[in-house]
Amino acid sequence: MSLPATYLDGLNPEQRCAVEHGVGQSSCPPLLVIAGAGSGKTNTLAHRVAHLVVNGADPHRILLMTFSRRAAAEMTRRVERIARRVMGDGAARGGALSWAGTFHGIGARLLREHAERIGLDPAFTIHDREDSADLMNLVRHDLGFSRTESRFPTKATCLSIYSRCVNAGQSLDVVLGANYPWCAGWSAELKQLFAGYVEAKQRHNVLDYDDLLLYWAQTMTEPSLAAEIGGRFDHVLVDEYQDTNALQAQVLLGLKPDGGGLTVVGDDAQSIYSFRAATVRNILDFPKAFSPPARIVTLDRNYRSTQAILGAANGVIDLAAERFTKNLWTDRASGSPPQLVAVRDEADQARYITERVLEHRESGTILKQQAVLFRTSSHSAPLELELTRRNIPFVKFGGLKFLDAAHVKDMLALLRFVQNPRDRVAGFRVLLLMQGIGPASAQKTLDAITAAADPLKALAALPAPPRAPDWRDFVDAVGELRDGRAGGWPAEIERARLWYEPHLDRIHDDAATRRADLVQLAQIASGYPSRERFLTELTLDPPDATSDQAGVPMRDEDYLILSTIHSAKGQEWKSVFVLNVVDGCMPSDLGTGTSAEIEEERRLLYVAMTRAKDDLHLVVPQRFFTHGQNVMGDRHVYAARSRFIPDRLLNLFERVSWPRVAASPGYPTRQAPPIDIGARMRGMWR
DNA sequence: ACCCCTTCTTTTTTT
DNA sequence: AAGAAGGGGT
Repeated sequence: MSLPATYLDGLNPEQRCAVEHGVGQSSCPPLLVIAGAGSGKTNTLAHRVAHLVVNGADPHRILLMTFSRRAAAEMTRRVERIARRVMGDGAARGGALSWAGTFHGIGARLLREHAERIGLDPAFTIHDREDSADLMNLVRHDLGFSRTESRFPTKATCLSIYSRCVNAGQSLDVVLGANYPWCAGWSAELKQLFAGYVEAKQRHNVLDYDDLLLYWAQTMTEPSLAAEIGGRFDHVLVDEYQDTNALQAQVLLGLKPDGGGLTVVGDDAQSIYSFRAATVRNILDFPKAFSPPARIVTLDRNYRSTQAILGAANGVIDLAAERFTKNLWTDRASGSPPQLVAVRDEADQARYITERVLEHRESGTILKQQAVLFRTSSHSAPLELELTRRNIPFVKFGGLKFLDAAHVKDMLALLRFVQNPRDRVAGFRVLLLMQGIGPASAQKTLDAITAAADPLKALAALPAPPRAPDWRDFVDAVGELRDGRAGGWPAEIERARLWYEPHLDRIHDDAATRRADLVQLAQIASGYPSRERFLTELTLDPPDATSDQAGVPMRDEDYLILSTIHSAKGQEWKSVFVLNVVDGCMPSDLGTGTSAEIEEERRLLYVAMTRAKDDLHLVVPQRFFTHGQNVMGDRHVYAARSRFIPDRLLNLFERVSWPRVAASPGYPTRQAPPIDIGARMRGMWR
């Protein structure tokens, strides 16, 4: 070893293996790290990167791909801290990682750099899921599929099918058969639709999420480009590899065909993104993709949870149909067993949690160290009500995004239209904001300008549409934004607001509250160096916490965490509450078709449970509301405890009912009757 | 062009 | 409960 590496002393032998693998050797063979929940994975990966840098690797030639932008930022911070501690400030200054981000983010950056060489206009804009669905809808309409006799799949369904084909690298018919059997009859039309969709994207100079991977993967099939791009990096490290899909694996192998310098980290027991075509095969097949096969290091010591919590989580995952990794172990004290709490309904569930959360805060656990996790974003609604009523601040991760609000999208559409006038979805949206302009004149306007070499110049020359009094204002605003008279970035966002606000006032009754969001948008905008970077990065990495309360809590304020289980990946809290541990929610009713889907739901519960350090509550409401139509029209449903916690696991939990009812013989129990006939009778006439 | 109404369908998780 | 599509009136 070239340097005395005391900073590695805190690692256990397996972690140290993972950190030191190949470092200091002339070539670095591929490495797979199987890292169980709470096994110090992030710390190990950060130390590995730092160790590479300390031993002479150029940090600008290290590519680090994580699942979310937040994870990338956290990793970068940690690497820098370790490097600074070892090498001192001076050495660490040039030591910042410059290539850390998500697959999609890195893809966007590389594609923009190489745009001309792969026949792409570098001014391309990126469609988020909703924009993509809108474009899909446009094409669907053009092809006449919105007026078929039996109903054609919705835009969202069409997009999901398309996306799965692309990400899984499977043919349409295979995907339809396996994942969308009810759409199988539309195979020929869908093929036509997707062809039209791809052409439309190219005409409009836009890429969707999938294109960022697809174009990248395609670029890597051209040997000279593959060598050039792969040659930019000495080391490529991928986190959460169990949640990558076939297309991402293809990109990775394109970068480093012989595996040299490749490290992937993941845990097959935490694979929860197969709905996005992620496949656990990636991680399982990784070692034998190379010869000699990749080295495997397994981290199975858990540093996070008490023995009792870990035991229960192991119990749950032990029942999985197939397991690849060993059970986790810990030498933390046993602690009290996780609680399995029976409550009457969702309102009691909310009250129970509120009460416990406050109790914990009284005894010294700040709110930020407590989290409530749920399967579906809407499950937290009753809890949000209760928290608001009792004045407990919270921040919610997952679900509705700031960017989904209509007025925010309007503003972004204007900026995107200026950036890329051929972006039809953006242009359409902006034009429709004006009085007197409907789909017909919007269509005509866009047709007229996209043919021109300089579309925005052509726009100014266009005669105003017949009944559009605000046309001149629009042309002026676009002109000023385009040629910099609006003051460049970020000043121009003020100019955009100036144009938009009168329309906002006219369209929305609650314009005042919406205007506050625009102020916040301007705030966010000021953090980016250019319009292009702002639009790109906001699309790839939307601010993910929303709080529909008055204002997002200040960063230094204390607040409770509410999160979907998916968004909770990689995080930990002192106490964790899991909502609706009930059949129908976990597993979700919707995803219980195939056994693979059920297995994924099981892993989801496992992920939720392993987030807890000291204290875990699984709450089981005995009845809950089902939204929408149920066959009989019943408004609520009597729920059974999740099938993932069968009777034989009950000894791993402490069972409680809440509120505690004094045992009073002779009185009817407060338990709900097994069947509510009255409700059904009423339901018959609704 | 645009608003308002009815009817029918779909319904999760996210880069 | 929300979204998509169509109809009818201004």
